[in-house]
Amino acid sequence: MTLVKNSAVEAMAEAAPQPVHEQVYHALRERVLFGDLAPGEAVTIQGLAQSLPAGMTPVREAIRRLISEGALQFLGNRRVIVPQLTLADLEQLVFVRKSIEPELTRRAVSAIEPALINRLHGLDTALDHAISRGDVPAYLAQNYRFHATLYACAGAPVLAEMADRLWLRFGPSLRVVCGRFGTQNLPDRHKDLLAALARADTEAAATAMVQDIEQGMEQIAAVLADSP
Amino acid sequence: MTLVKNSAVEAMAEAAPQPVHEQVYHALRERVLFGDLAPGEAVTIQGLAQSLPAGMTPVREAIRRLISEGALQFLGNRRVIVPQLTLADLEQLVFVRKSIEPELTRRAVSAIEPALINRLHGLDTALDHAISRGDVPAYLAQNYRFHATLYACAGAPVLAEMADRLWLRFGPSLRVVCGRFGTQNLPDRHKDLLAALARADTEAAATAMVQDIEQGMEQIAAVLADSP
DNA sequence: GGCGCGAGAATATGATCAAATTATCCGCTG
DNA sequence: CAGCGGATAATTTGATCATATTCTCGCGCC
Repeated sequence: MTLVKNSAVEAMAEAAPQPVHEQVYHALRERVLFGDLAPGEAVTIQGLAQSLPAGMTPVREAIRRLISEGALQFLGNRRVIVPQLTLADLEQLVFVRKSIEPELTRRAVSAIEPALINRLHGLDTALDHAISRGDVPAYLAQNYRFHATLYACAGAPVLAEMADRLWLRFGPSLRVVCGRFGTQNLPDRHKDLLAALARADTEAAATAMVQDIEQGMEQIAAVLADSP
Repeated sequence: MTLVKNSAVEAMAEAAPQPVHEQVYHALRERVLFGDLAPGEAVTIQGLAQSLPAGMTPVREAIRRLISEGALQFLGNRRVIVPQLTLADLEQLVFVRKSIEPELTRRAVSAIEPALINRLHGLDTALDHAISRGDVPAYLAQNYRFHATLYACAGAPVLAEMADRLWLRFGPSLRVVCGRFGTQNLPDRHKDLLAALARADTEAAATAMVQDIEQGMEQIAAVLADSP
């Protein structure tokens, strides 16, 4: 464990800037997004309340919230696990992704700024490095950041939030894909996308996004097809 | 020696099969959907904990869940209100509704059964009665039930759940529309929709749904345009 | 193999602490 | 002397925790 207990510090005037349940939520969220938790893995309140420096109530809230976002699954008998996608789930996720994310891309093109393109370039090269190193967690994190950064600039918070939720759903499965196939032949349509963004070509950008989505989702479908 | 509880058990014969936080969640959810709570109205934990028979923790959980679904809004300074839609929010909601709900309609057509059509007919006549009575809450409830029933038969739980969330967002505003204009000239494309369903005409059903969405959303846009 | 028993985990309560809004008061200024 | 502004007190509400209760599951026993 790399977590350091600093409760003594917290007791001092150094007050928590964010409420505990928010911190727990973000910590858990990242674990789900970047594959620290495997599909099917159980999540217990008391376990987290002891591993993290937090009581049961904040942990409870964070878990509830993630359940309602589809990042965790409530089994009805008081048990909570990381959900295992079915092919039917995945097909619906693909449909919604292809509805929302190209639209976010289009809107981002309209509001594009040079500084944003630079940031995206930086994220993409970091992503390439992660791929060549075979660093799966870094790949997942950079890939997510690339998309999230782009969507945040679309000026459409409702759509961006929905896209975020979709990523929470297939995050754990993406991790499984990488564990199976490695990072070498993962899709990276970001080059096409960046080129289209640079010349403000709305439809080319949307098309590149569709292809990025299709490639990523097909990898997951392939894994799901033979290990249900 | 654990056989103590006897008469008390009988008194609780219809004991809660569902946990309290679930009951609170559903109660609040309906209040939001059907306009018992107005946009901008404040929601307090302790207030609900006393008005409902529940403690603070279950109420807290339910509120957190509704916040994450967009049915309530967290103001950052620990205060929770029923959100007031902006025109920008509404535009994005319309986009997603028009992406998802026609698709749900198409899928429902494929899996349609006579029994379902009968149920939908029943809901629609109940809706007509509510309109002619000017019974706004009943109109809202029946309208929601009509759509929810249709979507539940599409065999696409992920999509149906997303549609449900969208309804939670514009529910309070729909109530305002009815309060302003009454129920008389509200859209009811359900007749076209039912006819298309009866003859399994997929595209006609989807088109009718798009028109139903557009009409309803335009009413909200009209109200939002002059009273923000 | 079915049935009760016990361990462990989730649910729910009330108390306690902290934060924020509201109300009040005092001094200052016109 | 009256009205106003800012600071402080009081109330309301949220956040967290420790604890009690209830439920589920696994294990041994009949």
